[in-house]
Amino acid sequence: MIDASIKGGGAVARDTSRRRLPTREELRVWREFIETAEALRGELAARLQDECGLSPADYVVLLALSEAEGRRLRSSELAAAVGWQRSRLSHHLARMEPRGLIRREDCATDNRGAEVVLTGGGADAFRRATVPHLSAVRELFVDALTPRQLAAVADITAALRTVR
Amino acid sequence: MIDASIKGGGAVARDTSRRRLPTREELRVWREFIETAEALRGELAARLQDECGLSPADYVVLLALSEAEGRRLRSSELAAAVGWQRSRLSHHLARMEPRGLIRREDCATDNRGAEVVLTGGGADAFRRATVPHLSAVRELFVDALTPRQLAAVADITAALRTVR
DNA sequence: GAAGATTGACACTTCAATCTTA
DNA sequence: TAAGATTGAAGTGTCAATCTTC
Repeated sequence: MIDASIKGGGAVARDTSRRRLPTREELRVWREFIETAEALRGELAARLQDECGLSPADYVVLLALSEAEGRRLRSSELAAAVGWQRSRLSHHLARMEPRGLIRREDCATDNRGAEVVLTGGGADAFRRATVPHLSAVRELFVDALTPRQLAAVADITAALRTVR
Repeated sequence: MIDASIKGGGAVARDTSRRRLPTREELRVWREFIETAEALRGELAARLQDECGLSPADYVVLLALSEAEGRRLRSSELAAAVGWQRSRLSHHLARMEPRGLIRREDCATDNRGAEVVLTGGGADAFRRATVPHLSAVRELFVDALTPRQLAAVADITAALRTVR
C-alpha cells in the first residue's frame, strides 16, 4: 500500500491522475464497500417485507406522510421529501393506492396538482413496521460497529459526498 | 478495535439489546451510509452507460467471461462467478445476446447445460469500458478518501460482513 | 411556454413454475 | 427424483413523451 502500482502505468511522484488506475487492493475495498452496502440494504428490505409486508420504498413514503402536516402532501413535496423523481413517485403511488396505504385527492388550491393522503391502513402499517425496522438497523448496522467505527462511517460518507 | 463490542451479547452495562432503538444520530449515519453507497453506485452506472453503453450488470458478466478459460463458461459457473441466481442470469443473457455481447451454445458434455461465450463484440465493448470504469472508481472513491479512510472502509465492511 | 403530474416503454430483479436431461 | 436452465408474472426504476393547468 505504500507503493503505487499498477496496470496502466501508474507512477509514484508527479501527478498522473489522468492515467492512474486503482490498485488491486483499492479495487477490493471498493467492491467490499459496494457489496456490503447492497447486502445490508437487501437484508433490511427482506425483513421489512417478511415481517411487515412493506418494501423500503413503501416505508419511506409512509414515513414522509406520517410526519407531514395533516398526514398529506402535494405530490411534488412528497417527491422532494423522499428524494425521488416525480415519475418514480407516480408509479409507486399507483402501486400503493390499490393496497389501501395511501389515497390521491385533487388539490384544492391548484387544479394541476394532486395531494397524497395517508390512509388509516397506511398509518397502521407504518406503525407496525417502525419498531421492527429500526431494531433491524440497530442489529445489522449500529451494533455491528464500535462507536469509533460508527464515527469513521460518518467521516467517510462525508468525504465521499463531496465528490461529484 | 480497542474497546469491546457487542453483537450477540457483549455489553457494557446491562443488556437492553432487545428493546433499544437507534438514536437519531445513529440513524443519520445509517442513512448517510446507505444513501452514499447508492449515490456512488448510481453515478458509476450512469457513467458506464453514457460512455460505454454498458450497465454494471453487463460489465460484471463481460469481466467474468473475459477472465474465463477460452472466454466461455457454463451458465451455472457464470452465475456463481458473478454471484447471481440462475434466473437472473438467464434474463440478463437474454438481453445481452441480441446486442451481440455474448452467445449461448449447447454444452458438449452435458445436454442439459448451456455455455455462454464472449463474442468479439463483447470483448471489444469490455476492453473499451475497463479504463473509463476503473478511472471513475478511482476518481469517485479512491481519490476521495485518504489512505487512512480507505483502511477504515476495509475495517468497517469487514465488521458489517460478520453479521447475518 | 412552463410547471405539476401521469403514462408508456423498457431495463432490471425476484419468485415460482416449467421443461429437459441425468 | 434431482440438476441445469429458461420462462412468466409482478414489483421496481429511469427516461422520454404526454396531458392538463398555470
